[in-house]
Amino acid sequence: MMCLLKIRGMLEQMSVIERKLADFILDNANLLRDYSSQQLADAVGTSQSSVVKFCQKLGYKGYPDLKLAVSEAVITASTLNRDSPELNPVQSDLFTLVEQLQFSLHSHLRGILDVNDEKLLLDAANSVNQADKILISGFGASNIVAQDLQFRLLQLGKLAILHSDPSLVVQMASTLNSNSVMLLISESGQEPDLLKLARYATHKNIPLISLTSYKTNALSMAATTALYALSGDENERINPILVQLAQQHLCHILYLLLCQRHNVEHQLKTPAEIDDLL
Amino acid sequence: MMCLLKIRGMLEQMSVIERKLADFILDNANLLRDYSSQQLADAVGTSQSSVVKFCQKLGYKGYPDLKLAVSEAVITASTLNRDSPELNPVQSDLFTLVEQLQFSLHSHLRGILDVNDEKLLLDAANSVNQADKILISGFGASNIVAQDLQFRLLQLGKLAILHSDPSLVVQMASTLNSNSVMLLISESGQEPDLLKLARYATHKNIPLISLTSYKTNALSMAATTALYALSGDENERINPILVQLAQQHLCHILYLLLCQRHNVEHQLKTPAEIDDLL
DNA sequence: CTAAGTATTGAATAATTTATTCTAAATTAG
DNA sequence: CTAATTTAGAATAAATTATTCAATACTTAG
Repeated sequence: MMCLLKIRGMLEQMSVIERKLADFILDNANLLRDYSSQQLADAVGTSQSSVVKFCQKLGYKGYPDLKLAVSEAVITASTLNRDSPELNPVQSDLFTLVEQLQFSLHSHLRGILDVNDEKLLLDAANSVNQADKILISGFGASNIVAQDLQFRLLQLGKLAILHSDPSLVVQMASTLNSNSVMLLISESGQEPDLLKLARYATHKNIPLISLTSYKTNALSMAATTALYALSGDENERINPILVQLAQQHLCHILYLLLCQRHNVEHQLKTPAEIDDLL
Repeated sequence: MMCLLKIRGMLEQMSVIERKLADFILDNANLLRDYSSQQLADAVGTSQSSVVKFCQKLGYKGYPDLKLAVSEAVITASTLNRDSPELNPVQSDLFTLVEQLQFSLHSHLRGILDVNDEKLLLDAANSVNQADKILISGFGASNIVAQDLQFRLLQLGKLAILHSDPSLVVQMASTLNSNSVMLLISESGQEPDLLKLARYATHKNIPLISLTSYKTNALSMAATTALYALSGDENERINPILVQLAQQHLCHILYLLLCQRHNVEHQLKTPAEIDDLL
């Protein structure tokens, strides 16, 4: 990492040729990757052996050693710069797009433990773990999340039920009791059908976990355990994606918590494992 | 940059010797700096030429090229780790869990543009953009991804069709023609039902986009445009989640690309906007 | 100012490292 | 079981890197 600084520091006590080499390397550190000692010599107008001797004088074993050190310096510098993704005009549109998406995602997910108290998450995991069955519901993008969660719970041997038809979900809900859990997912927390379910849960004393965006809303108010998925990206395209992914992320955390405490015999029923049994 | 992930992702399709090499490199990435191809061969118990061929197979020019890439990965990782909050022993298990999940996710998604050529992504976006209808299919976890994509395409006014029943999907496929697009999602790329669809697509000259894990497989071979979602986290719980999220991420990128080029009148039919119209 | 000593340079060459070729073995497909 | 393809390694070619050495320049002491 100190490589370039080291070279710069020794500039003064160098001979003419050495200095030319040093200048070239400092100016083209990022290109050195693709230069052989001979090519570097040619570029600077000197001999290959002088290049090697230059390297050794700087304390490196030889040319490849210097080259590696320079590359590392370049990488370190660019990695450090990259954390706040500034728009590189050379880079393509696509690159920028992906960069922006990933950056937003990263910063959104980071906050998830700030918004959801550790205790709440553990409570939620406990409820689900002890439940005889879990009714999951969500519409629109939240339905995707719901299915994701169902898929994972089923793999753990937990009976997770779900339907995209609101009236059937109500029918399903009637099979629940206070040993079950209802888990309702909604961005707004205002979905009428989900609120109906929530009222039913309250009435029947069924534990209710809500997963909504971060604001007080009818659904989270009714919940035994209220989880929140952050939203708020300024880009109107990206925001819905982020909300959904934040919801999924919470579900995945829940799933991983369940993995930790679930008895071994049911673990990891991957399709492949199930196939083996059949 | 994603060199190590790339290697890990290809572990499964490697021969014994290749695998030994890969394992050694993954275990000793930080030591590779000081190994020549011959030394590496000795350490692993193979021939120098096999080392070189291994490098070339992975897409590198030769051994020095791989070595440099690995060094870069090591540097990048250690630089990133220095930034990301290191594991505080006081912090709870939950915190560690979330941290690990987020870190893996972050590093996985970063590599997506390394594995998928820009041109391929644009090709895929173009095909979908011009298609009169898009048949999407995927089973298991990939079905979640498929539904996610369907949801977003429908919001753009693109007719995306999908069904979880394989035999119905085949019926649906019969409504496609060469102006349509088929988009098949599978981790393994071996799902028999999807391969059947792929053959049908080839036969009927329907453009086929595949989305599989990074390795050559029957499905990607048959595809007009093959996209890849990296896999390879060492944790058996986390890996399936990462694979799925990588697939979703690719779909989201595709969606955002489509947003850019789609005509305005159809844009962003959110449930709320649709409600307003009714 | 000169001559001896020292440092610098590059051509030639040695040594090492990397890449390719080709054959034999192994695996796979038919 | 045979043919075809793939894989591995020995031999070798090619390339890159390091050293030697002779020539030149530069320094300094006389």
